[in-house]
Amino acid sequence: MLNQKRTDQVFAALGDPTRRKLVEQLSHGPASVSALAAPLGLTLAAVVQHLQVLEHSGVVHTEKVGRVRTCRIEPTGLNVAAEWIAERRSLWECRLDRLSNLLAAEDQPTGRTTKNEEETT
Amino acid sequence: MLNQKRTDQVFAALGDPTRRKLVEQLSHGPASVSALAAPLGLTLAAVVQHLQVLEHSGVVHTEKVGRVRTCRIEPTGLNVAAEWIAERRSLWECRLDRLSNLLAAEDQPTGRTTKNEEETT
DNA sequence: TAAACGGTTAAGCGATCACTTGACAATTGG
DNA sequence: CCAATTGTCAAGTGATCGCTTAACCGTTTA
Repeated sequence: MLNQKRTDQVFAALGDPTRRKLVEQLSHGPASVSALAAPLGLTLAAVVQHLQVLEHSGVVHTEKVGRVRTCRIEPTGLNVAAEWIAERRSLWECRLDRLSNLLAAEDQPTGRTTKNEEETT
Repeated sequence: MLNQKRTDQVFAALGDPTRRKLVEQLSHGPASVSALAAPLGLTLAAVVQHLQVLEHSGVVHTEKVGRVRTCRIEPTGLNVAAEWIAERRSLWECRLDRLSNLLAAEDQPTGRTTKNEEETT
């Protein structure tokens, strides 16, 4: 799974509250490094380090022109995280469906037999 | 924001790859602590600690009966994370819409004037 | 050209983290 | 009752993390 590594990186990036604040700022539009640093009361160095993590994870994109680096959200960057969550949801929903089918079949044990399957409710 | 704290907890919980593996296992159905520990090659103690984080964040629910603790996914637990991501997406999409409107209005500067708004593409 | 601006890098520091070990319940089965 | 199972708690360890400081570099402006 090449996608597994990306998921690791994205969730690790979003795991830090400061980095999420940076993403929140960027979701309102592009910004320079110092523009991102100001409202957080952080050093430029600190923001640069966070941006490296965010960019390497694919959540933001960065481009330097002249002496100012402009940062913006990478549209598809958050997809892997959203997909991971969606997959968890669909999996346990699918499981709940199988469970209720089992219970329904148990109420009407006509004809076909459901083999002995037990579930911890 | 009471919701802000939960978001912090959930993303911090999901930030660790081992904890995500635990959630993946639980999305296939409930499991005991030792059943969770086995495939990961971890100590029971380690898993218990992870479970405390996951439960405190609201992602999983835990119940002890007899000497075995049964863990299951808390259906609504992942919502705050999914919502945070969805909000980021809708925000920069909204911004892109405003931007394209601006460009369209610039092509047809008829009638109503869009005040002087500049955007860094 | 000199000074200010915006950013980058490296080193270091304190705090937190994930995990192990080991001692200790509490429950279950022979 | 004894022993195995299942989990919990406390302490400690090594690694990583987030951040700062300080020196430095390329760009812009006066």
